[in-house]
Amino acid sequence: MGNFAERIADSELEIMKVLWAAGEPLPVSTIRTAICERTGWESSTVKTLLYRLTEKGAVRQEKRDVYYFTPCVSEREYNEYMTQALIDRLYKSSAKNLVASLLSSSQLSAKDLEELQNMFREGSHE
Amino acid sequence: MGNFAERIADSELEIMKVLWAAGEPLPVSTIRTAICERTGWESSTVKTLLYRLTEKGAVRQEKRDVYYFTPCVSEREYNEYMTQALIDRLYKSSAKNLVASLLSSSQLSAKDLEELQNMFREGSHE
DNA sequence: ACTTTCAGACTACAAGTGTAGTCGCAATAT
DNA sequence: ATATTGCGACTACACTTGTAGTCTGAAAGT
Repeated sequence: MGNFAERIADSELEIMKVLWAAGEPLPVSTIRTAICERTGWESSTVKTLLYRLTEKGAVRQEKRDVYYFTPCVSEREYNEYMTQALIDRLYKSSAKNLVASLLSSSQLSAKDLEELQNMFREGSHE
Repeated sequence: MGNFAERIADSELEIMKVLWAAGEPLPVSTIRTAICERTGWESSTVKTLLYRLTEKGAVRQEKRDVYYFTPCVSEREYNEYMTQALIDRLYKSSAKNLVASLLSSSQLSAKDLEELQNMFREGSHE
């Protein structure tokens, strides 16, 4: 839950996503291959982003034959943090306001709501 | 729904909030007074932010004795836009995923959900 | 009339971001 | 052995953002 979460830039997030998806430490080469499909970035770009993320404490590196990188924040933590930040910024810190807005703009349907309610019930009495 | 919405910076947003709250065109002086309570910014800062917002097309100015500023995006449009952006970025474009995450992290309670459902029913068959 | 104040146009400047490039060295390919 | 490739450390550079400051001219106070 470091405050580094708030400072992960958009392009850096692409790197985090690769690391999160992998679930294990990765070397630059693998990250680059994975990311290049989507972004076409040069390896120097990937290296810069990894360097910055390391500086921010969002990933850590581990020396083997070559550096391997691991996230210091989980995807879940990060998502929750960013979501809360949005809720604070735009919805007066009320998650309920957010959801109300999703409903009224039809980004969320009544059916979604019901399914969520079921999910929640199942999840909570296990 | 211009793409300028995505580029409103945090400090610029403070200005937008004042304009949205006012609901009518405001001159710099008024904006400054309103904003200074919260932020303590110099009037030059306020002017810079207004200038940048104007350049981005997020507000428009109208010459009277002095310039009056009006938002070009409504708060609602902006909020929806930003929320969608977050959903795209972090929740695979699924609002339902977002809400599921709010539930599982207890930022949203079962009671909130029910209230929302009631609100929604009332709202939709009027 | 002279002073203070404010608007508007412009400038400032450090930190953060997006997106690379260079260089030296080691491993690897041929 | 020599050529290519990849890593790691460092540099580059324009754009955005946060937060002001300056200067000129008009309005307003006294």
